[in-house]
Amino acid sequence: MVDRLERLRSRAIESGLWFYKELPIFIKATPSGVDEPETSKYAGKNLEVPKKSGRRLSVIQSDTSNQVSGNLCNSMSSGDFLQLNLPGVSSNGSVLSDATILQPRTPSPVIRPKSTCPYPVAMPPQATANGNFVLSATAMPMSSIRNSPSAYSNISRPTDSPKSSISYVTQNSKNSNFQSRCASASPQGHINHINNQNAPPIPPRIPSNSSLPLGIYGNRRFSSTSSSASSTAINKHETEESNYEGMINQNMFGLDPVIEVKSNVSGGVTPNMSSVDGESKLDFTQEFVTPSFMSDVEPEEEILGSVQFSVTYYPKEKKLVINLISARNLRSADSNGFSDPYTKFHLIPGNAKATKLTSKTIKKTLNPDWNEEMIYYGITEEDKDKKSLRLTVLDRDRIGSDFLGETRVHLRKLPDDTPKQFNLYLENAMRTNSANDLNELSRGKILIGLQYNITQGSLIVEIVRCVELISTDANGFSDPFVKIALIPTTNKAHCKKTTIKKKSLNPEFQETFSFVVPYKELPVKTLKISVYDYDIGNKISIIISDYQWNSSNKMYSHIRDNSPTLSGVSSLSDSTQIKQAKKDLTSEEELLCVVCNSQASGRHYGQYSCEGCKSFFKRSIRRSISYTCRGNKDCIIDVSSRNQCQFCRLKKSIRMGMRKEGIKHS
Amino acid sequence: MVDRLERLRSRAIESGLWFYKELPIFIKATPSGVDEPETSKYAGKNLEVPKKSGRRLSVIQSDTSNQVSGNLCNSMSSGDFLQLNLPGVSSNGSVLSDATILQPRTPSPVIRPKSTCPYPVAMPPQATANGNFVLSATAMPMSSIRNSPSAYSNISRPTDSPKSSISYVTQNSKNSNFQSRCASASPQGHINHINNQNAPPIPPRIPSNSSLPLGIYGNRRFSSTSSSASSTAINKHETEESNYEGMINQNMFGLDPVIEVKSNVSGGVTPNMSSVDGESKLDFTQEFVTPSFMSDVEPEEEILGSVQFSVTYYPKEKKLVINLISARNLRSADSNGFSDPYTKFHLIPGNAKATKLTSKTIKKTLNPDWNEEMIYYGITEEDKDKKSLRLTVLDRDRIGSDFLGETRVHLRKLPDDTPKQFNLYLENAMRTNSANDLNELSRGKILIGLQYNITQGSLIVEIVRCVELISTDANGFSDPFVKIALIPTTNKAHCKKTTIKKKSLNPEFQETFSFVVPYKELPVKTLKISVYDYDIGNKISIIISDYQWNSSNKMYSHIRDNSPTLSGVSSLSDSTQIKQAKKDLTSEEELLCVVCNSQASGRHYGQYSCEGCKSFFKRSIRRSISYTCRGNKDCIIDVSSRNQCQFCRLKKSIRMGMRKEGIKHS
DNA sequence: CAAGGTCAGCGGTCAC
DNA sequence: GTGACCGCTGACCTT
Ligand SMILES: [Zn+2]
Ligand SMILES: [Zn+2]
Ligand SMILES: [Zn+2]
Ligand SMILES: [Zn+2]
Repeated sequence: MVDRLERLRSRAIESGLWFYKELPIFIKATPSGVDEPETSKYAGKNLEVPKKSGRRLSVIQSDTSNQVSGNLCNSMSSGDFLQLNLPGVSSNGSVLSDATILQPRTPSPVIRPKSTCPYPVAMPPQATANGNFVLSATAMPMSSIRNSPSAYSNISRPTDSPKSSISYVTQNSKNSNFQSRCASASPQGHINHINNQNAPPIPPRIPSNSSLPLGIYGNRRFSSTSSSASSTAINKHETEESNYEGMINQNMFGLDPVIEVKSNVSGGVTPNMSSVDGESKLDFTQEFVTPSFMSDVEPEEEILGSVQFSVTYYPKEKKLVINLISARNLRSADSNGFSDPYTKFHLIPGNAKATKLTSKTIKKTLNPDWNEEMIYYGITEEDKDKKSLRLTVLDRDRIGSDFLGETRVHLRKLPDDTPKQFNLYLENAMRTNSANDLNELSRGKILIGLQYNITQGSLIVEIVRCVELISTDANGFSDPFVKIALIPTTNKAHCKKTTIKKKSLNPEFQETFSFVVPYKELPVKTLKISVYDYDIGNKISIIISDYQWNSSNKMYSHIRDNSPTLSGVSSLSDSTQIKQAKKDLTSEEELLCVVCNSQASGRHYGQYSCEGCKSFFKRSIRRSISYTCRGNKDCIIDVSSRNQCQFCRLKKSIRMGMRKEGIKHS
Repeated sequence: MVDRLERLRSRAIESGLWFYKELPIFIKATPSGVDEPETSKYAGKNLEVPKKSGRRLSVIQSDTSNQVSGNLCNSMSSGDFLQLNLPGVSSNGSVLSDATILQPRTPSPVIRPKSTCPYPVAMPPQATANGNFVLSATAMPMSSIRNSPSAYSNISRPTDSPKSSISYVTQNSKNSNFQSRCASASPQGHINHINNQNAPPIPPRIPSNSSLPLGIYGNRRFSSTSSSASSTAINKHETEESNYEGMINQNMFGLDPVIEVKSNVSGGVTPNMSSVDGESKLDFTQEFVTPSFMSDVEPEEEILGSVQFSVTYYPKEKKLVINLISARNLRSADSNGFSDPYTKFHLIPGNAKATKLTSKTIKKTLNPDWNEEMIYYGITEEDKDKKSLRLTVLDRDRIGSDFLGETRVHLRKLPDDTPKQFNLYLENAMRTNSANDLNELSRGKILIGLQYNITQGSLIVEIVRCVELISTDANGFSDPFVKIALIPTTNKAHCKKTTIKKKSLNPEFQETFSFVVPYKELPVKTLKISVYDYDIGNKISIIISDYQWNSSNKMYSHIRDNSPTLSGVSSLSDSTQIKQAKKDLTSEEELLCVVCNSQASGRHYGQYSCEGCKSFFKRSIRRSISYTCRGNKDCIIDVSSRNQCQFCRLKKSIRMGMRKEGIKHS
């Protein structure tokens, strides 16, 4: 049994789930019967895996210090954005107001709402009468201070972003103005959001066990019950496993992707293909059940239907042939009661975008027949061993695509040269409404810690490690280091770098940096964390775009294209890029455009600004153009959204101090 | 004997000689004895190959209609520029003034000067008082009009060009101002060159049998005797073989490259290595002779010396080891009476440049000892069967290199794993003074026909076929088509394309195009013939650079880099290179959409494309539409069919390298 | 350095 | 849905 668990565990890790090295991993089966443990603790190797059918296995992980990291990785699909609940970081009896959270990207469950939540949940800082902030009732013991909370954050490629992140925030917070509120907050108004009508006001002081409104964290599953649970769980070490639980996708690992499926889902079709995989029957029999948490929190949860397909792996030709046959009982996404379904395949983990295969779209049906063959070439045995095939059924829409369901298949389960039939229920997996999968662009993850010491007036940034960095070298490695800058940079001490970790895609830095910055300046500061490839061999490339933490009240993954992803083979392109990268690196003082936060080219019309904002300002003033805002005149202006609203861009330019008088010729 | 001839013939074709399919091939032995046929006609299979020693075999080919194609391919080495004598094309009783010839690239003989030349030689048009042109005395019969003269022309890579072609023209015409004259000719001054001091003036009207000065064709071997012969030969059909003769290089084919060499050349050394190849002794014994035509027309012909080396082929290691030992009695190239010799090796046919190996340079000697080992790796049995090793001895010069001599060895003659010694006389092979071998860059050959119909005012261009195209696909094939443009292009009808021949490196087009263009505009027009790879699979590259026929009086292969040869994988580096390539192109305004081959409006999303394909790509990506193909997913996408299949259009767009990342806003 | 200008290449529009 | 057309953007350059 231990062997089996070890296998499950390593398979989970291989599958792309990220676990804290330090934390134990638990296996949980749901729903639990009365006569069997609901959760098995892997760490203690005392797991008794329930063999009963109709169950779903999960992998959960918790730490032993009541810190936030416990459930960071639950429910994650490989390549998906990490859903993390990073509370405000407290220190010295004060709370850091703005170290809030990276919004969970999807509404999929992280914590079962009815279970107790062992983790302290962040609370916005509370201003006292004298303007200082005091620790909330969920204050951590001093012992936890050194153990600074860390947040793994997925790092996404550039060029993809703000719009996506806007929609995702909107979706999760159920608050369409969330993002714009943040942006419109005045530099000093970092508490503004608290009084926003959509975010319940935070009481000035929160008692230990009080119910905490968490809407501002954007995930309504952080209900009051879970937050109250957090206080009960506090200081529990090596707690009962049932307190740390989560779900992973059915097919993520551990279970054979093909199992005998019994139709006990109302409205579901009975798939008429039976598994050809004997092994799965041996160990587990499983039924597709409506998870309890879904019915609890998602009353609108509905049947997603099933999909039928076969997969054949030809090791000699390094070919993976997919025969997409049909789907049945799909959800209707269109108003006419039908969907226009199509299917996308990806190989994960890895560059999912590069491995996308898309089927035809069958119009107006809930039972599409594709009968389409799709082939991946160059799939090595190693790929087969490590990768999974993700199948996503989507509804073709005028605007984008609607998610209809997904499922996954481990390639290692495939026999060689023999087609394997699948008939799987679709699952309600991680999705955003955006047609672009942000996760497809992941360039790696970074684990950081943040702390503000208000008595010292310094921001503590801990760079713990990166994982799954993409490689920019031909040899498959990078020489990464991390640059941390508190921008706009007022002095050189606000830009720091870690050491260079040679030839590693998972560098362990464990370096802590301190930025002396007055508390009152925090709202106008942004912490920019970038990962670079030093790469003595050939070139310097920025392998991860900037991850910006804007202290004015949000932490978000900001997307900028600093990363040209070159194969570095030759000549001209390299030197230009080196120039580009050098610019970023040598100018220690991060001069950013006051309007859009991109690299400033110098001072223009009185303010540091980029070429674009310079030209835009010039044109606008010269031609005395009047713009109109289609929104609320509070559009976010950053490097990727600056062209979306001229009105707000010009407004921000003027507000930031660009001078019309600087323009000479009319 | 017929078998042997068949073998010779196929070997000649394999060796890279190009023959007209339609024409018979003759084998000729020189010098001829009195009691034996000088030339054997292969077509009639009545050949009697002379077995006498001291002879040199040639392959010649003639047509049966007194057209020019007869000796187009004689004397050609594989990969060398075709030496062709394409006379002006006459039609309807008029002569096309400018459809002259591709200059022979080398001074090596095409036609023995003392033999009769059966081919009509082009004459510049003669303006009559009313400004019209009349047919010269060498007018062809109407019957030959339809049989439009064709010219095989070697197609060279870009980047190599005008300079090379200048020097070659200069060399052949012995007229250093030739090229510049052409270039400086005013748009209307297409006859200007006639009055140039270096080009003998053309009489206003040429009587039937008059001696015709041919200096303007750049080959002094077109002496008056041969031109007068041309008129005598006219209307001869199925003429005596002796009228169609030429030479090919001694080692090119047919003869074993290593033969017993007797020193009967004055001043030559006596090589003291004897052949180990018994086969050659069996069939032919051969002496190195000074060809009679050389002493006739090249009184300065001199001894080139000999070279000693050994070659070993190791089939298991796919290795070809050359031991370059020495050379003796080299020509002195420097003013001090010595040379600074070095040796280059190439494997031909094929990308000669890629297979270049260069020895050390030994200074100030005519008898260098190299004793140098040079190794080719990755030489397959197939290579061995088809390729030859070319050895070129050169003199290192400050400016470039002087040709000292060359010789060739058939790899198929090599025993396995056993060194074979060679001691060969150097030959005065095809060379230009240019250090750059144009033939090293050959990307294939094209056979075209040109005709100007002065009554219709239209230029007839016939694209017959291409041969030996390089492949740009990984699978070793291209999908070639030919674009013919009369530039500067004044209307769309002046840019035409052939159909696409799928998966062929030797496409037969047999397509005729007519360009309506006033006669008086010809001098300012250039006919640009380019071969493209359509390549559904991956990308379009221009696999052959432009072959330009400037009507102002010359036909030359112009070299331009239209072929970025990018793997289109990624991003920035590509764009820089494209930019680079584009620089070369902009002057020609011949930018085609990579997707549909229509006129591109510029670069969009990374590739040159038309507005339609640009918009289509944008729409498709933005809305992440997936299309379906009703066909085989290999629909041809061109300007007229691009709207037939969205699937294939989008697929091609992506494969051509249009970048999704180029689309900024969702 | 900081003004200016340029134009390839982007987004958007709207007859068709 | 298509694509010719036009205005805006901003990297790059000169002044
Ligand atoms: Zn800006
Ligand atoms: Zn706005
Ligand atoms: Zn196009
Ligand atoms: Zn198609």
